[in-house]
Amino acid sequence: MSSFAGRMKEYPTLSLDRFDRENLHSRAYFLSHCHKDHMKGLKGPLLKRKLQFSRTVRLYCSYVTKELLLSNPKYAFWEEYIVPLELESPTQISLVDEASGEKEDIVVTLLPAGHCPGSVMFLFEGSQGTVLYTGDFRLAVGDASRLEHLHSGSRVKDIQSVYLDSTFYDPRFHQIPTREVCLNGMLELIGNWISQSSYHVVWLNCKAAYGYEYLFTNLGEEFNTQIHVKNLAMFKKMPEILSYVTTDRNTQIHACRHPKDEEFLQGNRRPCGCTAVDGTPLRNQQSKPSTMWFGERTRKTRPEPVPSGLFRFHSSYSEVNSGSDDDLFDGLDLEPVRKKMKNERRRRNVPQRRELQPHAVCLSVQSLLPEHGLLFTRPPDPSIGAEGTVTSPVLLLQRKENAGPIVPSELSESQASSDFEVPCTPESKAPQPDELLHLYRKLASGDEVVIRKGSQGSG
DNA sequence: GCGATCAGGT
DNA sequence: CACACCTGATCGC
Repeated sequence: MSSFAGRMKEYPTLSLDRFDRENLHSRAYFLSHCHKDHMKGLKGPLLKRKLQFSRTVRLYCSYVTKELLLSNPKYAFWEEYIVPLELESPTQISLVDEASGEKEDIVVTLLPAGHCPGSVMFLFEGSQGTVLYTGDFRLAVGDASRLEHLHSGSRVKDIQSVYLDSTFYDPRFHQIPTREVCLNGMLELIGNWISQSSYHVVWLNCKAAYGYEYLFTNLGEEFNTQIHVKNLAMFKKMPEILSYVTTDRNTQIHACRHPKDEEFLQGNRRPCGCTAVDGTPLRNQQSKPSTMWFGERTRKTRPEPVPSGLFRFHSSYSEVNSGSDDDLFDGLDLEPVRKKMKNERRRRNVPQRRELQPHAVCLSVQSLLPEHGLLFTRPPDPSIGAEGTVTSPVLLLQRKENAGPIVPSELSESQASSDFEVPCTPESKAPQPDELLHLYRKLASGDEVVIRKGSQGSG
């Protein structure tokens, strides 16, 4: 677990996705997407005051993110300080120290991140080199190779550092079904239910504010219906989403929230509380797309105890069960496990709760070859020592099936680019730092290393 | 009274 | 375990 405090070592006068503490002094702000854990400090009175006295400090984000942000009155004061930028359109920004007048120019390019509406990655190019901040991202294999701005001619730009979303920097997440697989599973499960009668209702119990729109539009299209949501304000300028959502509660698919939603559902009512017009009890089914991009457990793939006493959740389609999930853990007493995990965390002094902040690790990159999925890193950089950072040389790579044995001393970029694929493409997310070090050591010692796609082991 | 933090929840 | 939140109690100002 690592976190990102908001600034990059190459360009410490700008802040990304963090707006508190030291970030209050920054010359420019960048918001990758509109999730609360990336907005810490964004509505702070201190920052608001600073803006009122500044003529140069601005917040840069995508047009969609601007819309979503300003749809919340708490952030309305940002209106005059936001500069929305088009995707894949390099823009020069002047970073000005308003006290001294000192100025530094930088070029920023927004790249689509595929995480939620408006989400972007930021590519910065300036005097301290080229760096990429990914924010949260969800790209399919090969997407990166199609991002023109990561390339220069036929080559990949020399990227100094990648500030990589480390949410899935954990081997537990090496199996993540594709977005398409998740969607098809949802379509099938929901279609089977709501086609039974008009009293069959599905509740999409969504947790995040944004990120499910892809699901809504596809469900709406497939079943020729609209999805009930709490309000539409944030989508008012997004007709392609707006046409698939509604505040009319008389629909079979709901993604609304209500303080008593769970209670209503038990009572055969819709999560928003309304009943069938003729009083017939509704047949409710609940789906928790906890984040549909990594799937989750179902009845069939319920958690299995593993020797460590912890649980593994197999990736799969969204959990769907009738009304309640009380029976989800049939036959398994989870309480001792929870206690054990809690004690373990306390013993190791791990916070009980994750702090509200973006997760990112800084990877120093020698060259990034997305067309082959190869990421080389630089030798250790003593200036990087924060928790969770990779402090030793690391190779993130995966051999192609027909490639010959690895001879680390002879490992050239050209050989590598033809022989390897990266195991930590965004689709499968990244392996753990420990694992990378292990892999590197094996390579450095001359051992042959074979990693199978989708696997985290080596040997 | 207000925000930040913490403890609980989904 | 995780995601991305939410509610409510408590603390500091």
